[in-house]
Amino acid sequence: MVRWEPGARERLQQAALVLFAERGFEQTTAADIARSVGLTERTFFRHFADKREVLFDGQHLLAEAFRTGFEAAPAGAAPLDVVVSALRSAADFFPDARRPYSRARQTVIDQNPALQERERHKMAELAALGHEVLLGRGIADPAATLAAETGITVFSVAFAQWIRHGENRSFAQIQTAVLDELRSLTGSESVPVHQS
Amino acid sequence: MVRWEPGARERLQQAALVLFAERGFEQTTAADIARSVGLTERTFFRHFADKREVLFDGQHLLAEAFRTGFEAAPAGAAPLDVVVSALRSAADFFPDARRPYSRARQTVIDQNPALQERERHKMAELAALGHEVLLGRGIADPAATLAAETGITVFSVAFAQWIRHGENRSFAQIQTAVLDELRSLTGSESVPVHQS
DNA sequence: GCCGCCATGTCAGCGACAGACATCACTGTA
DNA sequence: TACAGTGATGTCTGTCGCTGACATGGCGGC
Repeated sequence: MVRWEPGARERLQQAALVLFAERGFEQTTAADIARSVGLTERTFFRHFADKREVLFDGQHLLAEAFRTGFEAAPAGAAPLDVVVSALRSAADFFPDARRPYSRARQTVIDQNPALQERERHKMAELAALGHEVLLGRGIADPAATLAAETGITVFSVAFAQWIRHGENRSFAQIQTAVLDELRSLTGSESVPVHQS
Repeated sequence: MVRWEPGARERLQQAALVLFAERGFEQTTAADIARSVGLTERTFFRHFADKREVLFDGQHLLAEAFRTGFEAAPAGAAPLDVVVSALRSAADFFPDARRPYSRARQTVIDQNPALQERERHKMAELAALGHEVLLGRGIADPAATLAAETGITVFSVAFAQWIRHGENRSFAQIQTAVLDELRSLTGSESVPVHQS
């Protein structure tokens, strides 16, 4: 007879998603979540720095996927190509089987501003990672930040589309389409707005 | 003899910035801020939805500047040109005289993750505004989101540079330079990364 | 000159978190 | 086999963010 059931962290994460979906984020206390899996509030906060974080653990795995993709880009590649390489690697992180879970999780996030805030922050961390990598590859700073931020924009737009009901394309396919759209958006010559 | 000194909101904002700068955000309680200007904690929270918000009030003014700029763009303008028009309007919001204040405020924000989170969220709100406007102009959705998000990226990068010590160019000048950088980043033909 | 408004104060309470200390199955070691 | 150490957990206590309910009292309108 073990003293504690194993996988406390994972049980808390699952329970949190279920309870948030049922009653909403604010109507669910950390103590509720902990009790529902036979733990105490204190233990919850030992596993997660704050209540929101229970939905964002595992983000570091995505960051690793990005990093792998960055390293896969050949030395001397153009900024945007380095980013594209990272995006390609990130796409592997979202196989079709993951779609229902991602969708459920996103539904919860979309219903709460505090969770959206945290999500934006996590995306910003990924951008910071990209920024750092690009600087390390000798790309100067305005370009490095722009490329990194643009990369997460593409990622986010693609993710939102991937989640959408009725969408059948793979994450990678969607991301490629979004990227093409971006290129045509900034690449096309356009009539400048008159400046006074 | 008036019952209350006028401008409670503004006094709270000033005091908050000073105290955050002196002791740090977390080491300053809402009650501290309120007491320092002769008010109570309860009054603080009547003026600001949460403790962080005391630094982000006035953001709606920036949003108005953006909206004005959006409306200034001619009908039928390309997505990115609409965004550029908004950026031009936003630049007016940051005259050189504002630089010291913006710098002080940003220093505080940069030292606290919770404040960075809120700042990202505010930027996202501006992007959402742009998105909405572009949709209203008949621009379809992947492009609308990309253009709006790209716009706030340019804005953010320009702002960070404008704040930097030793930087003398105006906000508008920096923004233009960043925008040029962006165009050359996505516009240039580059060797695609091999995909397996 | 009375009346209602509105910004504020007061009070009580919940929930998010954190520090300090206790517990006790498990593990390695003598 | 005994025994000390480890680490995940529980318990207790406290601070702070934030909110609802109600009271107060200048001030402007009528």
